[in-house]
Amino acid sequence: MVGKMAENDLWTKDRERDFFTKSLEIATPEQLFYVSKDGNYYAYWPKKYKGVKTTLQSRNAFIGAYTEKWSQEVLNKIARELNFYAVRNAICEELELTKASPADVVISKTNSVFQESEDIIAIFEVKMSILWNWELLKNNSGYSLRCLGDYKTHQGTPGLLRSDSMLKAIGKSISVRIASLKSARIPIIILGNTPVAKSYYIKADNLRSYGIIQGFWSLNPYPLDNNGENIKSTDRQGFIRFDSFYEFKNQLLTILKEKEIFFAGMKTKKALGRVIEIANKEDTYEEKAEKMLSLMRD
DNA sequence: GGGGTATTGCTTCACCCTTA
DNA sequence: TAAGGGTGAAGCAATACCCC
Repeated sequence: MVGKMAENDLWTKDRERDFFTKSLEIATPEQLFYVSKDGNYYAYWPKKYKGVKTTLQSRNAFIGAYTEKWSQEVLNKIARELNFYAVRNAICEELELTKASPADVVISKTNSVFQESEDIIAIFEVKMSILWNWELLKNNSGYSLRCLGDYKTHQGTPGLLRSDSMLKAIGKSISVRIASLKSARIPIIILGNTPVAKSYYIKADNLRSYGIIQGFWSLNPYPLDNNGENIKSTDRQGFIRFDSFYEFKNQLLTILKEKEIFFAGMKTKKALGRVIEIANKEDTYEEKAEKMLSLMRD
C-alpha cells in the first residue's frame, strides 16, 4: 500500500486523505466538497476557477473534530510518558475555559474534562485545516481522491495563514492570562499545520517574549509541494515548524521543564517601586517573585 | 494615476447548547 | 420546542501599499 501513515508521522497529505475517507463514511460528498459548474468535486476552488462559487459551511465541524482528536492523540503519547493525560475540550471555570469555549486540549495530571487549574500542565489551542486541494472522483467501487496541489494552487487561506485565526488564538490566550493569576505558570501553545504569515513573525516573537503565548507550532514538516520554501522558525522561536515527532516532543518537554511564569501590569513607577521594595523583603527569590506577582494584581 | 497584491474587517452558515 | 446566541472555517470585498 502506497502512502501508509507511520505511527509517528506529523501532519501529511495522507492525514488529509484519511480525513476525507473517514468523513465520507458519515457525510455526503456535497457536505465536504465544492461542486463546480462542470460537476467536479473540489476541496477548494482552484486558483484559476472562474465560475459561480459558493461558501462551504458543512465541512467545518468535521475538520475541527478531526484535527482536535488527532492533536489530542499526538500529545497523549508524550503526556503518558510523564504520567499525565492529554484531555480534549477541557473545562476550567477558574481560567474562563467554559463549556461554551473550552480548551481544545490540555495536558493534565487528571484525565477528566473538568479541570482544576492546579492540575493543568499546558494548554493547547488547535487551529488546523485542510491545506491541499483535493478532487473527489467517483468510480464503480466508490470514491477515490486526487491531490490537485498545495495551498498556493487554490483560493483558500488555510489555518494560521489567516489573520483572523491568529487574532482569535491571541484573544483566547489573553482571556486565559487575565482570568486568574493561576494561569501564570501554564504554557499556552497554538498548534497549527501551516506557517504563519510574514506580518505575524514579529507578533509571534513578541507574544513569546511577553509570556502570553509560548509558541505557534506547526506540526506539518512539508506544507508545500516540490520543496516549496517555507519558514522553519521566527528569529526568537515564536513560530516553529516541526520536522519530526521527536523534534516536537523535545521542544514540548523543554517548555514543560522551564517553569516560567507570566507577569504583566500597568503601574506608575512609584507604585512599581513600592511593589519591588515590599517583595524584596521576602527570603528566597521564589518568594520574592510570588510576592511581587500578588502585589501586581492589587 | 494605473494596476497588482497583501491585509483585514465583515459576512455566511451548520452545528450545538442554553433558555424561555 | 423554538428562539437566540456562541463557535469555527472560510469566502467576500474595501482599503492599504507598492511599483512603475
